[in-house]
Amino acid sequence: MDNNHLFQKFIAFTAAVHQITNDISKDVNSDGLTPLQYKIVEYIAVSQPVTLSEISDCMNMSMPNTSRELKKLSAKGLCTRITDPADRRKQGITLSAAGEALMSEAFGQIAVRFEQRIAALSAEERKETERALDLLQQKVFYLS
Amino acid sequence: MDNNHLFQKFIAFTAAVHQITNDISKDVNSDGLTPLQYKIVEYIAVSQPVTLSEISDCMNMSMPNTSRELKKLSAKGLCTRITDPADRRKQGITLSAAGEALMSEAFGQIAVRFEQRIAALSAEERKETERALDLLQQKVFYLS
DNA sequence: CCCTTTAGTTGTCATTTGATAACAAAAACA
DNA sequence: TGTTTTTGTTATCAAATGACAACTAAAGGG
Repeated sequence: MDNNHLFQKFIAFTAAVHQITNDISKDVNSDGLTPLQYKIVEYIAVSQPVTLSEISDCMNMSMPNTSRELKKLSAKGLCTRITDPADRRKQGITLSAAGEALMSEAFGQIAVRFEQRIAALSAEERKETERALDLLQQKVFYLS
Repeated sequence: MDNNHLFQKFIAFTAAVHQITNDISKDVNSDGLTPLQYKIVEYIAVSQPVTLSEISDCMNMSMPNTSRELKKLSAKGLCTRITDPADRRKQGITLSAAGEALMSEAFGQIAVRFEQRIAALSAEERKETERALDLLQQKVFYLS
């Protein structure tokens, strides 16, 4: 019972996560990437290799628009497309060296702010935090 | 040591949260609200009453643009502005009855999908989940 | 009282993003 | 083989969003 209670917490929690991550990754994208383009690069970084359709699905954008944005990212030299030899309609998209460099630069900045945020936590608290992250990712925020 | 390990988990976790919440609240906004407008209404719902400056800060948008969007929301009858008698430059912004109705409709839909997602969890697991949400919100995703 | 700061408004323009139609090529299938 | 489905592309138009300048009004501070 009282699932509603849990739901309230879920809402408050996700709102907080969005707010904090927005704040923490604000201004990280110094380069000439639009917000959408940055999100795509981030997605590729985490899930590579991906296909255009996967990006389209996961990011909720139409194939034409996905294709357009990816073309721009390729033009900027941030990602590489390799035609799948098994199915030549598909392209495996990965980050190029420049793309990886960009993301590790970005992650570096984010890491610093993350460290500041958890600076006060004891070793024990960090372990608890890690367990909590694992648990939630497994039970609630699993990718279906 | 191994804070880097924790950071990796943080990145993976926030990516998952974004993906899942995007997915779960996709198509929820049936009305004539743009994505940005929906986010603003959601923010007001959670934090009301708020001022224009607060929205501007938290959502990372300029005052002129915030003002413009809020004017549209007011025109749609979704929110109310009350001039603060103590400082007549400020406005306390809250949701109108229509705004509340819209949000509770939206939250209702989200709740259904959330329930589906956690349907398999036992009572014990739900308690653990709740504790994990509390812990993370307190230690990591606190609003500074 | 003047000066500065804070809070918000209005208008305008450029860029980004979303939506749709029409297309091509490879694969799957009957 | 011919047809359909999947995967992606190109082009075009409309709408949403971002950026900036110029402005008003209230508050605060000397």
